[in-house]
Amino acid sequence: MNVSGSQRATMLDVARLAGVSEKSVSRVVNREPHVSQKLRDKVEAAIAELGYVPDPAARSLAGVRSFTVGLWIDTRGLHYSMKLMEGAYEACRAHGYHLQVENLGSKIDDAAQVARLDNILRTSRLDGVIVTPLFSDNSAVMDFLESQGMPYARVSPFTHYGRAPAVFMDDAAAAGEVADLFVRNGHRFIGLVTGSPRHGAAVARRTGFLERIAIIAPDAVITEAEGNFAFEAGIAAGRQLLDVADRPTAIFATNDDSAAGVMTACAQLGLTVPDDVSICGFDDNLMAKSVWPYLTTVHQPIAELAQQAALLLIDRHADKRQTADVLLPHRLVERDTIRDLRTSEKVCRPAMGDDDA
Amino acid sequence: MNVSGSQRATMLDVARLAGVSEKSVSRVVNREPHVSQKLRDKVEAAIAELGYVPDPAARSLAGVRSFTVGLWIDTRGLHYSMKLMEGAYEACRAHGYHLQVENLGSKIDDAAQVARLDNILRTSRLDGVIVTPLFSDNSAVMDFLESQGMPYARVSPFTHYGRAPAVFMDDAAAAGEVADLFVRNGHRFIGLVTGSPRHGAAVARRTGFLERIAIIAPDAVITEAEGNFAFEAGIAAGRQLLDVADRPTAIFATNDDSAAGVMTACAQLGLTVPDDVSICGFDDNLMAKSVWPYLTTVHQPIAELAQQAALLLIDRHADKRQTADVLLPHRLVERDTIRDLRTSEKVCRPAMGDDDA
DNA sequence: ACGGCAATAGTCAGCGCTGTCAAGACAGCG
DNA sequence: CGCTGTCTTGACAGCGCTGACTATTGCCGT
Repeated sequence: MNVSGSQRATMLDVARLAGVSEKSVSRVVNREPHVSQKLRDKVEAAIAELGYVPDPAARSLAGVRSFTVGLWIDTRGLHYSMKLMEGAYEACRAHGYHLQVENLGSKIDDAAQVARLDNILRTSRLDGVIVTPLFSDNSAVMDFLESQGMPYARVSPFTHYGRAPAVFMDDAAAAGEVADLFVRNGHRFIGLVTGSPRHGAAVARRTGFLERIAIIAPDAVITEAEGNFAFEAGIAAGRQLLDVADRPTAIFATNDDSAAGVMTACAQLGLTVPDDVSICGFDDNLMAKSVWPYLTTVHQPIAELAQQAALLLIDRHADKRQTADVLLPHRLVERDTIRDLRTSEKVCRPAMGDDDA
Repeated sequence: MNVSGSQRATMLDVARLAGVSEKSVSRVVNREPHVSQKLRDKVEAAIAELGYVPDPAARSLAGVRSFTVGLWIDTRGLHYSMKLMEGAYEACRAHGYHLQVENLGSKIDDAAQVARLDNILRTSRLDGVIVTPLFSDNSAVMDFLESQGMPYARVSPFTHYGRAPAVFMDDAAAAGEVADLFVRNGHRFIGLVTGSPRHGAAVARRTGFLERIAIIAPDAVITEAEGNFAFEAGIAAGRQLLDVADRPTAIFATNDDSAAGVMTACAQLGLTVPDDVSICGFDDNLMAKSVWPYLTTVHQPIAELAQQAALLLIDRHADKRQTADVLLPHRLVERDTIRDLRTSEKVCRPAMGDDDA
């Protein structure tokens, strides 16, 4: 492998060194069928000797593929976006693809959004696009992509199933497990901090929780407060739920940020977590371990979702097998914010340093 | 502007419609000199009519430029990385450039790192690279980039000044302002939570703080504890600092995560912020408003740093004027975690809901 | 032994643009 | 009026690769 310097080797250099045609090199590089082992060996040796790497620009100009997939995100969801990027990046890197991230951030009307996307597609060659919340359910975006014949994969969609390959987790089932956890620990007076009803995940989590509770503990009393997934709103929701005479013994905040808000509300009201109030979040993001005690929450496999979505797009070309939806497993991460009412003990491992404060 | 469909227009289409040569279109598109106004008008009209957008792949194949800049980050610093991305992305978008983000994440030895970078450079055409902490001070990385003749800009370097254009803020001066704030509010028993001494910013903040204190309040008593910039370490450092008889009245944690940790330590020890202990962070990241009371901290203009760095790289081609280092302003954001010892009041706006708990 | 067919290898045009070179237009000057 | 120098425009090759096509080989059955 030559160490940079001079000029980078081209396919022609490899072909000459191996004593074959350029096209044969191309075939080996692209793993096309109908290539003899002997020729493949010769070419691969030459490639190794020259340290040859195909030029992406030439590849995308001459061919149909661009070896680039787009990732369309809203960077306002900091942790979420970063995890998506990590996952998509990893899948691309492993397959020699490039990732082109576009921040669709600001909420503008659909027409403007589509004009923006049109511009993105015009200025870049993409093999596919990973569409993430809250665009996963935006039919203007999907219509546009389809009108352009651009392959795309959806991360965590909640509507229009089957419209394009999707990768998701089962929010409702996960929320159901939280219900199980609460009931198992003897909680019957329960608070629920919801997200915006326009947010698919928020709705699924609420519904999944409520339905499960209705089955396993029909006698449970549930009070709801809207939290819109923000820390500050979580504080308000927490106070609303807790600053009453018959306050709940456990609160399910449907994302970690609002759960942290609820914990802050507890602190403000002089309530101890989990002794006075048990709390469960959802997402397992940075916040979950930036509060004390550490938050019991549902781990959402965000990076894996994006990774699978990228793979869906990459595989379209690699082997044209029909790609189906992918359901990824979640995991209830029991940390230190749930108390077992029946034994009067906290559940799971002891909270860090909770016995010497 | 034609609405997609059909084939995307090429430079030849524009040339024919305008009745000029392809090269003339190229000249107009690239704002080359020696083009008559008349010709320019004709071409621009044709471009608008066809909705022509140059093909980036063809452009980089035929020419020297790729209209792509790389951003090398370590995504473990979630908030920081995302802000860098936002800034770099914005600068690129505004100038018709693309951003190619590479996650250099895991800490491996320099040789392996360079091999990795070599691979990145081989597989992508880049006009320049934005190098960010902790790579900004890595001379193996700089040596490599220089050996490849790849232009690069450094974000927040702390050593090797002048080696390549740099964009940074004055960490030491900002830390000095925190010292001013503490002293102005009557604090003389002060705790300092440092970061790793291998982290340039950590060192600059510590030094800047200490030097300023020495000038304005030589009688002040300062206790230090290492916090390595993590929440958990902040808790430990906080306890170490506060769980003593003569505890400090104010603590400067040199980043927000460790400041949040210190706040948690206060809660664990039954101390109230800011009544018992005043706290100041550094960064103004997500944590600063995910704790209660909201954290007084120094706002670091991360997105702007990356934006300027991108601009440095882009301008190199636009107009070849010599590019110099850029110093961006910081801002002390006074929120609710500092108490004024002289008047026995908290400084700044009242903490949210602090009078009805 | 021969046609037929798959597997294998090569030829060549051209993707859409830019760099180089050269030609034409035009002004200034002796 | 011819000559030089500058501005403006165009012709053309080719960046590095792939897609479509053609040529060659080896193997089969009959």
